[in-house]
Amino acid sequence: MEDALLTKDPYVKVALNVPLRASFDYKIPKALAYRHHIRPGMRVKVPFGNGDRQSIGLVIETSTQSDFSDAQIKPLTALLDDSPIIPQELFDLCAWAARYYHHPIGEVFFHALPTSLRKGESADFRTETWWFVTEPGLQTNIDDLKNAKQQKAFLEAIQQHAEHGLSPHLISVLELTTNAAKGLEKKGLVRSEQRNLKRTVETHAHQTQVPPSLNLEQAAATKTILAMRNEFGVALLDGITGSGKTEVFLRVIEALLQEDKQVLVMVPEIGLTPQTLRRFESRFNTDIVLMHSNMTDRERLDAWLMIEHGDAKIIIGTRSSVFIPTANLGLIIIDEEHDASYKQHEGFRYHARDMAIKRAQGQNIPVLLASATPSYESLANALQKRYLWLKLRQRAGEAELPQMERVDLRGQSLKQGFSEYTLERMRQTLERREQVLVFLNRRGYAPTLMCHQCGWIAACDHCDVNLTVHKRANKLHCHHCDSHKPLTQECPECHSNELFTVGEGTEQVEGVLNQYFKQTPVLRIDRDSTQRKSALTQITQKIHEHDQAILVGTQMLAKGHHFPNVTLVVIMDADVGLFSSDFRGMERTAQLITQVAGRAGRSSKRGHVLLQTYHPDHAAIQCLCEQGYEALAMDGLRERQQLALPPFHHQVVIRAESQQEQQAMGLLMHLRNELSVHLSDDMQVVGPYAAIIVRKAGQHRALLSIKSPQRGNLHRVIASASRWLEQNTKNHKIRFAIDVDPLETF
DNA sequence: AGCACGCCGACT
DNA sequence: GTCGGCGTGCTC
Repeated sequence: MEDALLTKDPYVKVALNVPLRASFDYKIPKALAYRHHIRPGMRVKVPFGNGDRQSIGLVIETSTQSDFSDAQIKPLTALLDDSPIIPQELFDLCAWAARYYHHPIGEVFFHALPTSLRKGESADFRTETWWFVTEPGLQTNIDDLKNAKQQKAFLEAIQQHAEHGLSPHLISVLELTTNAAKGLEKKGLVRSEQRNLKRTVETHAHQTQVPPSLNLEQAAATKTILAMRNEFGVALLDGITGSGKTEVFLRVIEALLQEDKQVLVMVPEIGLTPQTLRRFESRFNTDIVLMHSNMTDRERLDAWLMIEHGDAKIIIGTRSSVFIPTANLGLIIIDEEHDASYKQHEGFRYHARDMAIKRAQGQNIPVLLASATPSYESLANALQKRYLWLKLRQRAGEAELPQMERVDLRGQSLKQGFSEYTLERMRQTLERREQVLVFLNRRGYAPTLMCHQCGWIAACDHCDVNLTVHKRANKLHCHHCDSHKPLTQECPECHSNELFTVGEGTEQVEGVLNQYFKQTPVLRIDRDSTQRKSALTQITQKIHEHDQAILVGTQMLAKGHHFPNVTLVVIMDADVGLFSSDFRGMERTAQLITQVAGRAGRSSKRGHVLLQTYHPDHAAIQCLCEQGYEALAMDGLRERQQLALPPFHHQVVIRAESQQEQQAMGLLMHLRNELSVHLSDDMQVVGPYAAIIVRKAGQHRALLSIKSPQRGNLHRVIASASRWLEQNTKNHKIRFAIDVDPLETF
């Protein structure tokens, strides 16, 4: 009989959703082993910890041995899946990610699952109860059912729907009760059936859009990408705004759909505009599945299953969709690949773009990275010929590139941040019945509230930052920890009532422009003005209704929206990022400015961009205006190489935070000493140093940075660091995080 | 993470 | 006397 055991190994190693860099061993009960073949990627229910607490775990492997004594090992409680819910290639991807990001393996696996599967629910489509009339039911006269009013109504309805039956939806529309159905079922007049529901899918009957013809560059790019489609490879589609990147996507997707392959399209967190979706919808007859944060658990699971079963061909999703299992994936597209929202900023700090590339390598399929402003990382890879570099430098149609002009603010008298020249140019644009876009990456009314008498400044109680004034909400708001207080009229220190604001935010600029341009609608687009669900659609609708309008907004304006009548873009403060303490400051600013500038003049009218600056002769500003983003990026990359910075050196940052002021710093100092024996000469350790905002949400934060030209060495050091940290932070007072390839180093 | 155990203060 | 505060340590 022993041979009949399907799972021969007596032990199983299980990953649990806990922040521990370990797996846990359990015994496989004989009865289970006779019936089921336990394999990696299946879920199990196991006892964990004291008491009778049960947890859901994922099988990593079965094993003949364990480092624990037989007495210590508990038997698993139940097997939850008949087949692995994570296919081999994704299992391998998660295992790799846990090693690469030095993150607990259980948390990585559970991050890859939709919430309902994390909780142990079955990996099946939602079922609905449908009701059908039986042969006797069809023969029955309604009036034979004497007092049963409800049953009469139900039988009458179901007789009329004899062929297709009654769905839950129809039952509620016809105001019938399932109670009546159950009564009739007992009499044998109706029967029920459980039906799988495959919803949340956007189905479209017709292809409505006639594909526009491609220009030479687009056609060449499409051809090149299609030539790569049968093996792993990365292409960087580096196309200026308006060059028609999306059209290239659509052509490539079209070709892959014909081979019955699936395509995963990743977009930044708020990058999924209705415009983009409509464009996909109107182009393809196939099912498009969206994965976004506003879905319920059930909707997510259904979408996940549709994708895993291969029913959904096009998947559009944010960061976490890189973990969705697929039946027949043929390509991954990463739109706006430079966008920082692809990196998770807490917990499991993975970069979805890099994960996508690793995944594609494992599945031997191509990846398409697209951006008008590629990240320096991707540009470096393109320069080193690791990625294929496809440039689109022409605007599709007749549109011309906007002209960039610097506005020297030195010695000028400003009106709430605007120079006289800028206002005059705005006036002229509006007179031509065209629209103006004003970009200011600062929400609220003003960044500072100050007392004229004593110099008091409104500061957050939990963070080392000033509070931002929000006049409309009548609040002082902390943009770092989200706390707020009422806006006071009186100084809490000296009780004078001479409080005044310093600096401008979008809310103030909106008000000022309303006064200057009384005839023109001024529309604000930022997180505050678009909080309500349909607000953004309403605002964009208004923009399209009026020919004359001023749009004021933050970086939300840079993401994907198309405003065809905007011909003038005003960058209020081009100097942010020029003197940033973060080495990525310039890259970020250049991307933002270029993206916002790209909003200007996308139709037949030429666009103009005004950059207000106090440093018109600064090399970076000059380069960006005269030669554009790519030239600036090439300078930036040379500088990064000279200074041994990423992407030429690899970096890992270890963060620590504690309630008590010196604890986080102390921990990292101790760690640095411990690591000193492991460090090789080519490694560069900086810190520990205090974070720029030392105290955030009541936590004091310190960092330790380690760089090396060799990934291997760096990983060995980080592995010992993570072991040491786990051993030495067992009291929950200090928390630590390992950030591999960090985007922020302060 | 989640939970139990344990050692101290302020309650019926 | 004990209820509950959270500091500490453990989970196969």
